[in-house]
Formats: sequence, C-alpha cells, structure tokens
Amino acid sequence: MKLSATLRSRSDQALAFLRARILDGDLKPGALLAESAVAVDLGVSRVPIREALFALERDGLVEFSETGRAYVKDLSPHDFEELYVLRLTLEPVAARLAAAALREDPSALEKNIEATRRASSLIKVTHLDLDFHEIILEASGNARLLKLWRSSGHELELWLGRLHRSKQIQTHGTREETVSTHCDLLECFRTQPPPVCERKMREHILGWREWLPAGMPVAAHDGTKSTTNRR
Amino acid sequence: MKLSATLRSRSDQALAFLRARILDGDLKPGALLAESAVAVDLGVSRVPIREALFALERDGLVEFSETGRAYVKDLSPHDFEELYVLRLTLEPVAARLAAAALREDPSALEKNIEATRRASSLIKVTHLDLDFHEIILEASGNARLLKLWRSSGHELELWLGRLHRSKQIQTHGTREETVSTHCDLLECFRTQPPPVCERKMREHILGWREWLPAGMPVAAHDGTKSTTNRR
DNA sequence: TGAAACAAAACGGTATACCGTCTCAAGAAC
DNA sequence: GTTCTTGAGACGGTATACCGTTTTGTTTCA
Repeated sequence: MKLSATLRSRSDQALAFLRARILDGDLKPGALLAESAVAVDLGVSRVPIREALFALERDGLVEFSETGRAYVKDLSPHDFEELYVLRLTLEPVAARLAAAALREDPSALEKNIEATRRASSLIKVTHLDLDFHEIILEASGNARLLKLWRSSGHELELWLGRLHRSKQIQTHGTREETVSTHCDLLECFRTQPPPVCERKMREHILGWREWLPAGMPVAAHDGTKSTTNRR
Repeated sequence: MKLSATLRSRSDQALAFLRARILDGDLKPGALLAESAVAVDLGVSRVPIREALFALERDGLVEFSETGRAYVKDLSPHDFEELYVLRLTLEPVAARLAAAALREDPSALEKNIEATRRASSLIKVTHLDLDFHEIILEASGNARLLKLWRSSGHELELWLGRLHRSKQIQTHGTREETVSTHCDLLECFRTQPPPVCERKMREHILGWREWLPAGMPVAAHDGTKSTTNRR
C-alpha cells in the first residue's frame, strides 16, 4: 500500500485511505481493523493508525468493541432511519437560517445547478447534489449545524454505497429531476421568506425517500409511527 | 496530580480530569494544553493525554491550532447562539419521537420530578433538570440524536459555567419553576399527540432563554434575524 | 462427540525516544 | 527605539518496545 503525499500528516493519510476503502466497500462490514495489521499494510507505525481509527469512529464508519478493537461499521435499516430523521431535522432549519444570505447572493447555488446540467456522469451529478445541500448548510452561518450534517453524511454515504453495490436501489433521481427540484429550491430562496424555505426543504427531503427501495423503513414526518415508503 | 482509579484506561482518567478542570474554570479559555506538561502533571505519558485531547476537541471543550497545539476553547456569544439553535432544533424533534414511548411509560419523568422536589440544593436541581431532558432524548429511540444532544451539552455547560462564575446570570429558574414547567411537559406527554408535544417542547426551550442575561443574542425562532431577549 | 482447559499468538494500552518544526526571546542591525 | 536575525528551548508527529489482556486454535477429558 502507498499513502498519498498530498495530506499533511500520516494520520490524515491513513484516515483518507481507510475512509475510501470502507466507503468503496473494499473493507466489509464487521471486518476487524487491527492497528498492527493496518500499520504494516500502510507502512507506518501504529500511532497514526490509532488516530485515524478514532476519527473514523467519530464519523460513524468504525465502531469499537468493549475491548478496544475497531471494526468496520455494520449499518442496519434502523441506523438509516436515524440518519434520515437527522437530516430531516437539520436541513430545513439550515434552509431557514440560510434564507436571507442565499436571497442576497444565490450565485453559489446557480453555479452548482449549471455544473449539474453540464456534468458528464451520474456519479458527478450525485456529488454536485451533495454539494448543493452543503452550500445551504454553509450559508446557514451555523458551523455546528454544518459539522453535524457532515458527520452524518459519512454514514449516509456508507449506507447508500452499500445499497448501490448490492443493486438494491438507484440512490437518486435522474439529472433532470435533480436539476428541476434544485431550481425549485433556488427559486424559493430567491423569492420566499425563511419559513417557506424551511418547509420547501422539508418537502424536498421527504421527496427524496421515494428513491429508496420498497420496504425501506423511514420515519413518518408526523412522528406518530414508522412506516414504509410506497415504491 | 492524582488520577482517579475508577475509570478503565489512563486516557479516560485524563479525559475526565481535564474535562472537570475546564468546566470548573480551573483552566482558562485560551490556555495552552501542552501534551508534555499535562503528562508530567498527571504522571502518565503523552499518549493517553493525546487521546484525551482529541476527545475533548470532539466535545468542543478544546480546539487545535493549525500547528497541532491544543487550547482551552474560548466561546463567544455567537457560539452560544449556535448551540441554542441546535437544542431548539433537536429537542422538539426528540420530544415528538419520544411521545409514544413516554405516554406508555412516563415513570422515569415522574421519578425525576419527584427527585427535583426533594433535591437539597440548587445545583442538584440543575442536574436533575438536565436529566429530565436527557430522559426524553433517550426515549426518542434515536441514538444519534442523543449523541449530538450530549456533545452540544458539554459546550453549553462550559458556557453556562463561565457565565455563572462571572456572576452575570442565574443560569436557571427556581426549583418551583422547574418542577412546574416539567409537570406541564409530563402532562403533555401523557395526554397529547406527538406533534403537540413537539410544540410544547419548543415553547419550553424558548422560555428558557428568559433566564439568559439581558442582551444575550439568541436566534429568533422565526429564523428571520437574530435578536436579543428582553430581560 | 462435545465441552472444558490450556497454551500460543494476536492485539491494544502505554512508555520512551528521536526528529523536525514552531515559538519566543535575546541580541544585532538600522 | 524599532525591526530583523538567530539560536535555544518547547512542542507535536511518529517509531519502537514492553506488558497485560483477549482471542483463538488445540489438546485433553468426560
């Protein structure tokens, strides 16, 4: 194994490497990440590996046993539901907080949509979709909100990646649908007051669950009971 | 310095020790936490100290400079506003999700209120107040929501502790007010549907800002602009 | 055949050591 | 007096080593 030299410290390099391996599905759920073994693989000592593993635990990609061993996280449908609820909670609030700033300067969103129109592959569309949401979280001016959103993003990416590889779902709509719904949101930010933007974002996220596989448990947004989506 | 032996690892002991020192105000905002110095103080090597510092960063009690030095966090009013928004976002959702479970078994909340009635000091009332909210977060069944709430709690405790020591505020109402509002919430969980519980919890948290010092910036819950409370 | 006991290997927690970088203060140049 | 230079100490990043515990595979006994 060879570590990229673009990142400062070896911990960061190990972190990036392991994160990519886990998200790519190269490291299977439940796999033991023994410090010594990984250290030998990557040609570094155990110290940077330890730190990378702790960081991965923070991101939810790794979990520790009681005896301190690190394993690749095995996410359940319930985990996904928790993550979905989290997004459904955070993003509308972020949209409300970001509304004023985005109304004043919607250029970042416009550029993103333009890039999505020109994107050469579906995977790029997916990344630009994520970026679109991140722009809103950043514009909210609440760094903690953004931090929490990002950390949940790693787990979500892990979950969606696994579903995608097992061919159970398409994890998103087409380019046209993405562009269309994002244009809707942009128009909302441009013309509507914050509380309307909040509602719009909630609807946007609720609409996203239509892309999940049939039978995937998702929380009902009225909070009464869990249900399953219709597809 | 002597570390308590009740915790497993030296990292945990160092973490508990440093966290207590920071929250007590013994370590001032901006103070450098040099690994070697702390290690010597606590009679351990640098390794457990490093891990404790990383954990403290995760909790928001410590921040790292670009060169990797750890400093005790210096919270600004803007930081407090971010934390307040976070709670205002998370807790009502937790209340909605927890409503069904708490309706079925409100005993934990009842016991907490009873203990609050009997509490011998105001500091105990404060802790029981926190516990009351934590019970709701736990009952939400969303472990991630709980985790985020707890992590924001450390920062909030830090902020309130500093205000309290500088005599700028009383950080809470009286025992009677606490018991009274909590009884209100309990009654709501017992008799009202989840969305009503959600609204009730939002009001409860909005009411809490009345206890902040005059001029403390808090986010308006309509999301339009920041404002200041009236006291 | 299956369970219990045991031994060897694996693994994590921690201490120590080395090295490069950063910091900061004392001194030099202007 | 102010700014620039410089060198010693401080500090963090990482490697290596030691030790106790956990894990695992094998053997032994019922």
